Amino acid sequence: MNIFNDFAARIRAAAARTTGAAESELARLTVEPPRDAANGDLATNAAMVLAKPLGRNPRELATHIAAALASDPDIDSAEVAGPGFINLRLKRETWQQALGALIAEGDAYGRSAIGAGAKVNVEYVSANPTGPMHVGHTRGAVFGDALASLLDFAGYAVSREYYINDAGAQVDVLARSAYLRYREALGETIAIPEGLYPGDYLKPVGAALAARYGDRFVGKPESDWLAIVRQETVDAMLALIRSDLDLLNIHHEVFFSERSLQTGKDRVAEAIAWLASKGLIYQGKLPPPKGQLPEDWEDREQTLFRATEFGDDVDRPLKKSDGSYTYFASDIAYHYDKYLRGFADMIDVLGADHGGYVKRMQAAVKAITGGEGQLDVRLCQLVRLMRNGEPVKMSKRAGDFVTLRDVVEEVGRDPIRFMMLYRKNDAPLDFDFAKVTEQSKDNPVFYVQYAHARTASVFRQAAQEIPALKVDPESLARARLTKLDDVGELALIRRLAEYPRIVESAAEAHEPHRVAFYLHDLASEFHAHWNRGKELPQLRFINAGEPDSTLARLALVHGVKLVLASGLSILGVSAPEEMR
RNA sequence: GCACCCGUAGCUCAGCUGGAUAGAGCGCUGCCCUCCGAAGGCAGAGGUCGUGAGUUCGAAUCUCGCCGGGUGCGCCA
Repeated sequence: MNIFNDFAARIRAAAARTTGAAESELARLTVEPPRDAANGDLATNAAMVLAKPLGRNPRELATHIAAALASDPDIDSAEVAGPGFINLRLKRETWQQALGALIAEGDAYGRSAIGAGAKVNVEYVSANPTGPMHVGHTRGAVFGDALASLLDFAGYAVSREYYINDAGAQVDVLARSAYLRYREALGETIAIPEGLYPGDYLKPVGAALAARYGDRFVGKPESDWLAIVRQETVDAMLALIRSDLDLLNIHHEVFFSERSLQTGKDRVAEAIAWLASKGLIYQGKLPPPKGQLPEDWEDREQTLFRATEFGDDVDRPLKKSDGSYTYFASDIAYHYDKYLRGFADMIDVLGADHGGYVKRMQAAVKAITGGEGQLDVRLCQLVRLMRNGEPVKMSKRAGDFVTLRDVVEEVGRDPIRFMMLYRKNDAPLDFDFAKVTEQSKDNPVFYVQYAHARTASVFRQAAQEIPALKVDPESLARARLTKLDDVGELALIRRLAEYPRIVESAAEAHEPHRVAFYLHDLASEFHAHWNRGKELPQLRFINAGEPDSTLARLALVHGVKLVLASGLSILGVSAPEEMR
């Protein structure tokens, strides 16, 4: 049930009847809540959109469409305003029925079918498996997870994926670091040289290797142990990362190994061969970058992908000078694999420092899917950690970087998840340890959760004051909703009615933050109405002498509770029954 | 030098894919608890939407040029 879509259909029908406009033109009209509530409940630009193709005056068109709409039994009035807007005011009963429909739908309210079951692949986190999750990874992790949930709620068939970068030089470095810890576990005194991973988290890995392999690898050349140690260590790091992600309630369905693209069948070669068959691969020299030239620049011929044919700035190399594949080459094969698995829609969530990577990857996806696939890359800006207004200093060299686990343990899952989503992904974000745990309206996490706790509190109170009143969903669905005639109550219903379109627009735009902001607005509307009951006792939800109106108002509170819980669940934030 | 992202109230940010008189929180001023959770609410002050042009019925939103900030720029991932 989406009241905006519902009336959009009616407006299209009315416009088609009165103007004879074509289907394609009708599709462009929109139905929105007007910015100013004084302008009515719904506003449409139908007449203005249709005026041009029909060669008619928008206000004159609007008059005809409005006249046709006025006969709709659910519409109270249809007025022409401004340059040709049609402002609709719905009958009070129409809104009351909308609340009834919401309650009948229950948890499913707000779900959408716009996804139509289409498969979407969301790749996020994909941190190098060389250590525990850093706090810098959390934003992309939370964003990707919430986006996936949002798309799922909007009717897409979503796969959550983690791409394991286990093929580059950094995992060899990791393996050498773990090898030293292995010798340490066997009794040697070791020092971790510059350039290797010094973290203590490799000690248990070394101990496990020692327990499993004894001294078999001691004094042996690297070729004897590197592959084994590497695999064991990467597996251990991945287990570490998964447990870190679990702290945030993030679970991927697919962990895809970059190395697996090259072991056995060379999938990278296959992808490149496919591109070559389309004439998109050639041997050539790349012009050196303008400005400051890299120290070790050497002009050489290399294998290049014609990225420029798909909108990139330069063609991109697929092989390094030692003949191995570039990261980009592997990534093409990976995205090709996604496509072969049925994902034409792909989303990659990356850190903002990967901005330079976007065009080439989109070019690659266009090329490798023959134009059928599309890739959206969402870049998450940096998070600045603050403590009482002061930036938290982190130095990787000193090993005192803040881990994801540190932050979760200090402030908890909900504040992290909500705050990371209470901002557009491409805007920088300050994360203040003190503020996010504060229990006041300054803190949007608390503010929204508090609203939900308040709805629960109303039901607890009702059970005390009117023990005989049945408030199960079935009874609420039978409430006499015509009792809801206060402006504050109707404003709340209107706000609840917006939820489905917020979900749809947020899903289409790949912007979960819209849900977070909507929840804040809804909470605000609810808190405001709550307080009206303080000055005007007749507006309180519970009036022991009037069971009918009490039940109707509890139905409204139930609707607010449902939507708050639903939105919070998309964001992966809990909806507490009470705050302590 | 080139590419991408950003520029909205004193501060931190929204602005529903082009709609009507641009919003919220913080901060500031003044109010509301014998009463469902004041952990909340109400009211007020505060903006040439970086800037100049263009597109059209209509621009914070789209296009181009400047100004300012960030990120990146073959053989890292």
